[in-house]
Parts: sequence; C-alpha cells; structure tokens
Amino acid sequence: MITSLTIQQAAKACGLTVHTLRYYERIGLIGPVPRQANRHRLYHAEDMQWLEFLLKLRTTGLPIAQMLRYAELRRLGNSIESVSERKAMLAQHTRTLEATLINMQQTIAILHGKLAMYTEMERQLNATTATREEYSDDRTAEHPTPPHPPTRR
Amino acid sequence: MITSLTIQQAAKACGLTVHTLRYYERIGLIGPVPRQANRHRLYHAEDMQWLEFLLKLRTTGLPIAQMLRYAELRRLGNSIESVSERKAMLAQHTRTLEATLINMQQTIAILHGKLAMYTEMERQLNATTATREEYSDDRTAEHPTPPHPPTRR
DNA sequence: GCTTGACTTTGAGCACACTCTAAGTTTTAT
DNA sequence: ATAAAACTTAGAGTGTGCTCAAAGTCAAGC
Repeated sequence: MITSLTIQQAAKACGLTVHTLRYYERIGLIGPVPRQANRHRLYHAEDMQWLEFLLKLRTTGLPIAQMLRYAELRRLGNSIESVSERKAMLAQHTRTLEATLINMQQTIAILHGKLAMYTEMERQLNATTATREEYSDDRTAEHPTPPHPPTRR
Repeated sequence: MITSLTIQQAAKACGLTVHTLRYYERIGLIGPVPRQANRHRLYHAEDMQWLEFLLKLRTTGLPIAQMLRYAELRRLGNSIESVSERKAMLAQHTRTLEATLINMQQTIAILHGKLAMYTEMERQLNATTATREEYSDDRTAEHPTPPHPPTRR
C-alpha cells in the first residue's frame, strides 16, 4: 500500500489539479502539508481523507468560505464548542441537501415528461413527413398533440 | 386571474431580480418580451412558463451556454432537427442529474454518519467535563470513540 | 557541469453569472 | 409645471473558484 503521494499523485488521486491543491492549502482549506527534505509536499492518507471529505462538501455546493470555517474549527480540536459548531454546520448543510434532493427529483420527473413529449413529437413529425399530415407549430412545446390512431385511407 | 406582469411583478413571481430578467433577455435566454405602448415590458403566462422551466434547468446546474442553445432550438420551431437536438440535450442533462442525485444521496448518508459521530463526541465531552475522564484528541474526527458503559465508581 | 523534469512561490488572469450604475424616458399625482 | 415612481438602455463592476504564468530550486542522469 502506498503510504504517501507527491502532489501530482495526490491530484490524480482526488481529481483536482496540482494548482487547486496548492490553492486549497494557501487559503487554509487543508493545513500545511508535510514536506520532504527538498521542500516538496508529501500527501499522506489522512490528508487525502480530509481532502476527499472536503470534495464531498464542495461537490454538494458548500461554499469555500464555509468549508474554511469548518476547517478552522477542526484545527481547533475537539472542544465542545468546536464539535457542536461543526455539527451545526453539517446539520444545516444536510438539510439544504435534502431539500435540493427533493427539488432535483421533481425536476427529473419533469424532464422525463418532456422527454416523452419529444419522443411523441418525433413520432408525429416522422408520420407527417411520410403522409403529408400537418401539425401545429408548438413553439412552447408544452402541449404536444396526443398520440392518435393512424389516419385511415 | 392576472394575465400579464410588469418586470417587477415577474421578477417577484419567479424569484429573480429585474436586472437578471433583463440580462436573460439581452443574452437571448428569453426572446424579446412584448412591450406596452410606453416600451415597458409585459410578461405573459407563456413567458413565465418558459422562464420557470429555464430556472429548473439553472438550479440543477445547466450552464447558461447550454440553456442558450436550447432556447435557440426552441425558437427555430418544431423541426425534426430542433426537436431531436432538444431531446438529446434534456436526455443528457437528465442522466447527469440522476448521477448527481445518487452521489448526493451518498453524501447525505455520510453526513448523517458524521452527525451521529458528533452527537456521540458531545456526549463523551459532557461526560468528561463532569467526571474528568480523558479522551483522545481526535483531530480527524474520523474515528470517534464508541459509546461505552458508564464508569463504575 | 549541464540538461531535464518535478517541484517551489507569488501574484496575475480568467470564466461564469450575475449585479449595479448612470443617464434618460414616460406616466401619474399634486 | 413639477416631482416622484417605474421603467428604459448600455456598459461597467463584482464575487467565486479556480487556473495559469514567471522565476526560481533541487535531484537525477548523461
């Protein structure tokens, strides 16, 4: 098992660029990364775990300013104050995420509806091309003509 | 039923600012909004419906550049090309969203785990304050000490 | 000893999506 | 007639989160 990574390896491992890794360190999202004798950074398992948790927060939309506060609290250690504020922050973010999730599910449902509508429109457009039927110029694409039985000749 | 809205009313109705409404029109996300005699915009039900759909795309992370393409295709009418490209765009976004949803559910689960951990840490910290027990300085907060039976005196 | 490549730092630059400012017009109320 | 409120435009400015550039250091291989 590899126990420590160069900045390039770390970047590859977590899907960031080396620039972003240094940026996160510069702003204090990750504390000073231990260096080798030649001043090159060496990322260890614990750094990578913290980083990956940060990335979960980031990809779920937590702003950097809040991640910074969380990181600061973590550095302060496990005092009652630090723990309860971190807990409050994560609880708040969780509530936001749960709301976002529901909203996203609704949007997905609407999108599936639209997709079905487009499929139906495509069917009608193909029928039109074949049979010279006319169809309404539905610019809003909100009210597709429902499927109908094939025209009897 | 109100049939048309001023820009302020429209902004309030959809949760944007008047600035953003004009900005969306300027860049072409919404086509030229009909004007009153005094050149003031009047938003109608169909404008609002389109706007609300755009906002669903926006809040689920579709970039403006893509919304612009979608808007352009819509303006082109319901040709086979327009319909199928719009369908493809929404299908792609739906797939992205479904993946995001799963990822978000995983993160929510992890957050619930962290929250439980913090609750347990708080319990132990309170016990410590009361009984002068010591606890590990768990900076990573990844391995909380499991609950244990109360110290027998 | 010189080149190559991976790293270092500081600071500037960029893309995105707004957000606001300034100056002007139009309608309504006094 | 004048003031106030709501709108108009073009264009400049802002915040967030990177992303890159320039100049330098260091170790390894030829």
